[in-house]
Amino acid sequence: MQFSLTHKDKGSNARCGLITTDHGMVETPIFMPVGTVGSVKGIYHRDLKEDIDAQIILGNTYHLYLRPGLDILREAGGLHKFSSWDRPILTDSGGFQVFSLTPIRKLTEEGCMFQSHIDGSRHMFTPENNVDTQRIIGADIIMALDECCPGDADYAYAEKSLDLTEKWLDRGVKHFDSTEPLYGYSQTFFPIVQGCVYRDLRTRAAENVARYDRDGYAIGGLAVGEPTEKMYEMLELVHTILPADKPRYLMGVGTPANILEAISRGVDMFDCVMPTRNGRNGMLFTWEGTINIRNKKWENDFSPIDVNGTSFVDTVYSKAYLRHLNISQEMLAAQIASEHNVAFYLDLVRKARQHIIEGDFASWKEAVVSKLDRRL
RNA sequence: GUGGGUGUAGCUCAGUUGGUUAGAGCAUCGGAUUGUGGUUCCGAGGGUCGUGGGUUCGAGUCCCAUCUCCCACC
Repeated sequence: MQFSLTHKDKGSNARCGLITTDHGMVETPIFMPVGTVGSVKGIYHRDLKEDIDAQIILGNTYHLYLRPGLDILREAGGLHKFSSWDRPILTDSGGFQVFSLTPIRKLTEEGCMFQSHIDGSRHMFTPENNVDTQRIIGADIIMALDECCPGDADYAYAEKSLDLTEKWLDRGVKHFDSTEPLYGYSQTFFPIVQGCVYRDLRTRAAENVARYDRDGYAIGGLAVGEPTEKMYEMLELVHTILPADKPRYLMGVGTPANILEAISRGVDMFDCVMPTRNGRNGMLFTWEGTINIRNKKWENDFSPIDVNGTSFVDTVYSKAYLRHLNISQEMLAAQIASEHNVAFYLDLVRKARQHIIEGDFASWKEAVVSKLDRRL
């Protein structure tokens, strides 16, 4: 994987770049739709490419390991072939899922033990077998196994957690560098900066990951319960340490406003479940603010979903019809809302790139960001 | 016609030997959701307890009448 910076904004730390992988190029800043089990829920690949123009999507090691399992993925020739997605894929290691959705888990120096949410069976991720698993999935970008420390953790816990993440990182890097890709194209490995909201821990974590000289670096453990201002503060701090010529990936973030604020602080890559999950629950993101399509006021609003939207669904379907579908729990409601929202998120970063290239990103961001959080 | 049962929120129902402001689930209406379990969580509105009498300090609860619907029998 290569990364080249192409443009820098004049009034902020925002920048544009180009990631090159064996599955094609990715323009940054970029939003990566989340495709947990190998699909961006409710959206055809055709639409993802032609209507939305997603340049890279996420897969999830935890979910794919449990279903369909490694044997099937290996036999299929990796997730790209299995799912017929020929653009880049990044896989999350599953550290976050172990933290967020298995009540029974045990972290030890060796790795993390967890129980499947599907059948309760017990499993163990180690830094080594987790790399092997992502090799088998065939991700273009492999993430380190880490512990996602809660945003409200006390210092002692955060420090202990970072100790573990750093030990796991060292083993993960070594294992990655001593193994080969399975399917004939190259893979790369991103470390993750943890350290919760503590400046000295984040500093230590950023300095530590930078020593490994990788193709890119992720920032994790943010937007997990800490105040938003703390998240921005941590980004500013970490960016003074991470190499400026490598992409920076802010994991799991966030709202459209979060994304623009993070871009202005130098983040290049994002992923978030919001456009799809919130879409399934009736929330639409627009340049004028968010819409809860379930609200009664849309009942007889026959105007298009979003006159400023870039997706075909925005003008084909009306708000009243989408509300009806949502209230009726029709799966088409989830599909339309997801398609609109993912298209909006990609339009958001596309416009951000344009304004960085034109050099007026900072003033543009100030003008639009206050509208994004409004509720219509 | 006779006997039995039933009637409480929009729907399905719970309500102790009669005792504060009659509850739940679903539905409705709002809100939340940040490295996805097609979720989950939080809040709100909504009832002259079929109707009319009676007993009682006090009735959704007991008594009488009446109406509704269901079942059985003639």
